Amino acid sequence: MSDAAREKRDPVTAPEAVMRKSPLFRDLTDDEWERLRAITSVIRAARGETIFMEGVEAHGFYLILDGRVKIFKLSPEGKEQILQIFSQGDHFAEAPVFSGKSFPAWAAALTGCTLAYFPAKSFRALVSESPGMALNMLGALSRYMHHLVAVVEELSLQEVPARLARFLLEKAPAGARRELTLAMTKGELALRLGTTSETISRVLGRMKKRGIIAEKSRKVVLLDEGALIDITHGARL
Amino acid sequence: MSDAAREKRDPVTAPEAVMRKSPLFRDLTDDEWERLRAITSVIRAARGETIFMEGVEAHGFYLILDGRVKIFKLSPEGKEQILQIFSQGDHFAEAPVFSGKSFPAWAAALTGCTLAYFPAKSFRALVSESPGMALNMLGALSRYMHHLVAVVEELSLQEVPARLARFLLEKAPAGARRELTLAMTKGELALRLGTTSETISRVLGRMKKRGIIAEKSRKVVLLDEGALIDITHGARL
DNA sequence: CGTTCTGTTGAATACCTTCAATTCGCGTGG
DNA sequence: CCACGCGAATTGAAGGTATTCAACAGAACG
Repeated sequence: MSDAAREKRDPVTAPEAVMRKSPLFRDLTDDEWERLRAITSVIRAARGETIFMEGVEAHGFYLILDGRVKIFKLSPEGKEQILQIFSQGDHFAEAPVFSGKSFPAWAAALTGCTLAYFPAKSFRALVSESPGMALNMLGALSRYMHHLVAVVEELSLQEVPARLARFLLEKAPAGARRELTLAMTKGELALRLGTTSETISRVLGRMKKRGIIAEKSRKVVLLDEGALIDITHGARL
Repeated sequence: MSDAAREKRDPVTAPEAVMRKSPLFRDLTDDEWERLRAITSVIRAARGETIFMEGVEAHGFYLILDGRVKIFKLSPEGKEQILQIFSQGDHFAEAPVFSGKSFPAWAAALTGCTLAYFPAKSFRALVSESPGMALNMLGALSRYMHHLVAVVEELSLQEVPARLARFLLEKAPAGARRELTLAMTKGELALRLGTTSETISRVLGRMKKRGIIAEKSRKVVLLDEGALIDITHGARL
């Protein structure tokens, strides 16, 4: 879409540069690298475009060269739960490539995206002959599993204020004055945290009223980190 | 515990037999098999015993030779969310071995257990020289990720009746008369589904009243499969 | 300067949890 | 063989948290 093409018009980093930086493709021999390049294709996705649907056979996986992608589940009623939001350098949909199953969730472009695409069959062949890549891949999948375990924990064990507090603490870079800029709309944040935008509004409102945070148009300053940690641990808000 | 030792006193299948059957160790060469055996140790865990705690450094992973194990998260208030229940032939805690992180959850024995244990370092060395095992491992991790995605979906997108209906449909073997025996207490089932035993009781009660299921001491018969599927899709109960 | 998307706020409601009181099931020991 | 005791399961009542629906305010963008 032209709308997408207009996003962030800085020269897109060369595919190679982004791929080289990925933990997945670190330590490749020249030979392995050549073979990887041979099976790589670069594709574009417009803002809002569906990259793949749940349930369809997995044909390959993706690495983001530019833009942001959301992975999500849909309920029969159309409610959405975002599993994860990926950005430059991240890869997604590796799991179905190796499990042989179909995609377990949806993927859609949050912004215009440039993606490197690796066909499943060729990539499996590559990995089966490259122990280094296999280990890298195992590491990547394992880390993603940690993330999913954390999502389950949040959804089932914590209430919305605790989930939000945890999110803020995780995203705010350490430093004297901890602050962060939300890289998403509050609606998206709500979907990631398994709640609604109204509830996010209300909880943020309560936090502001208590002087725990300050917030102005997606910029959040953590004023009382201790209180946030308490909320994380289940303290009433 | 002597109590555990008394469980199921049929002669424990030889470790080798169980390990051979695992998708993880299929297609190993004789050499690979020998090296695997060399790093394997067999350990016992009593019923209720903690196998590992969340947060401690992962030293290795496990394959169940006999018994059942639960993997779970704990909230600060002590509430428990079961991520998965494993039994004979299943393996667990592979992820931290490859991510280099610590255990992201707890593991405890539901029954007396016999476990094969593989030290992380030796196992990584083995995998790095065995492309077949690397691919098997990737497949196993990928399938586990599918499971976790399903758990997230259930917790965030579905209400308790839908989760329960889905569980029943999944566990009841296909056939003319679909029925199943719960391999766990209703309390455990509740923890797996992210709810309480009281709620499970009430929902099962409503299902019985509507003639959708029959139930008697852990034995459940699915009388109206269509209705169950509807509930899965969000139909009111 | 209007349109559209995003965010805020209020009121009613639904669903689940918690607490408490029983009841049931079953193995154990008298 | 029966009674006891303990964990598991059931049921009721009260309460809390989040959702939903709806109306509106604000910001971003062309």
